[in-house]
Amino acid sequence: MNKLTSKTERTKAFIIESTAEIFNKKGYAGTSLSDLTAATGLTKGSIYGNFENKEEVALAVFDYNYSRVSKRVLDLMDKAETFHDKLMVYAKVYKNISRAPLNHGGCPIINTAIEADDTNGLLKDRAAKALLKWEKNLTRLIEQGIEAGEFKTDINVRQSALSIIALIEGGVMISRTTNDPGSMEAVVNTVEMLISQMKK
Amino acid sequence: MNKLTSKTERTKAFIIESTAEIFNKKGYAGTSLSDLTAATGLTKGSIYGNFENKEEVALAVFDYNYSRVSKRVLDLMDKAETFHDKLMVYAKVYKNISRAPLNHGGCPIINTAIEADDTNGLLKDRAAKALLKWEKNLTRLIEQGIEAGEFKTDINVRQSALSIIALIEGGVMISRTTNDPGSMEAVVNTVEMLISQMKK
DNA sequence: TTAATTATATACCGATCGGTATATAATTGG
DNA sequence: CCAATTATATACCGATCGGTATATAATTAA
Repeated sequence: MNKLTSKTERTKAFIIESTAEIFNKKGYAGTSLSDLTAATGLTKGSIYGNFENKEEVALAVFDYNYSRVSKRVLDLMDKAETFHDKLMVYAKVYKNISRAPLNHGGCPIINTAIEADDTNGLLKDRAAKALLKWEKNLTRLIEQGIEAGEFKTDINVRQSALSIIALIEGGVMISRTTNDPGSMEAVVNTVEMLISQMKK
Repeated sequence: MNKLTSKTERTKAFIIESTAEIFNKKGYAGTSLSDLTAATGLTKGSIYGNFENKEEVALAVFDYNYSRVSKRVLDLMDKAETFHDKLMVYAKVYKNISRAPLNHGGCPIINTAIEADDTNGLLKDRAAKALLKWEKNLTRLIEQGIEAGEFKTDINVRQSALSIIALIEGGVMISRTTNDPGSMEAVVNTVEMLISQMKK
């Protein structure tokens, strides 16, 4: 085979991309097979030829949605010079996620976490892994900042990392629910403050 | 009529109390009419004799779930002496919400907010009103603390209030998703720190 | 206690749910 | 270009969805 991607791979990707926003907005239970056929123009037969069932589509869609925000973070982080600026990249990316009308249903991590925590173990696991990876990244950045002499040595690293995540996700939830971008900005100011307090 | 409550009122309350946990765990879309009949032992005819439709049950259930956590906050707040302690009541109550296995699906505000923000205007409004009321209460407590001379005068009140809410709700989400009560405790420590920083 | 009212159960509605067998159409490696 | 393979559409499955008409049972005010 000469092509870089097979038909299956391309169709799978097409289904995932076409339904990514629907799943993120309506959730797993709220998204029906007919939503998927309507969004893709494909039939059920075609979708079930490429995925085992609805759950498998939802899992692939979560991976896709998560990889998108993850990529945006990593791209911006590369350009940041100081560890302070690198830490603030998360806030910048998620500030945009909550700003209407360019968002696509909000943050896939919190959306999936809240729906799945009592209903779907596989989706819950995906959200949990994303949160733990995020925490690990923050932890690493803070520790590197300490080693580089940019931050104080007596920082509670885990507490700082988790609080940054909680502030950002909580801020997204508040600003989206109350339709107020200003509340996200207020919360991000506290993230900025927490990071500033880490500096020597 | 001599009784304090009519049959309708009692049955409505029974339906609400019997299904409160189901709606909070499975969400609006994920909860079916047969879930409601199974939980109550009543038939569809009976449920539809007391409520217009599923949405009306869900709205009443949200009000019930919200009033329960709200009541717990207000009860504990009465006993708190300082404004610092009053502010910390929120953290205490929500810390318990996320601690397995005694929870009933987590915080109804974030659960409803995340599911409804792109799918159901009425439920979204309920969640938004709850968040705004919470913000208002925090704002009032901080301002009273300033007036009483307990807190500094240069506090960004709105930012502090929103950050406390974001930390708590974000912390609930993280700890429930990762099955780690410790992460909630870490985040609550930051809430405590924010409140301590307000003190003179 | 009775008559009017109200609540509940039964049985049913069309629509949609997630999923599948099969026939046809398109892609693929040789 | 052809034969084997793979993907897609059509048509269908039983189950369940949210909701309702109606008959019966329980509650209510007098």
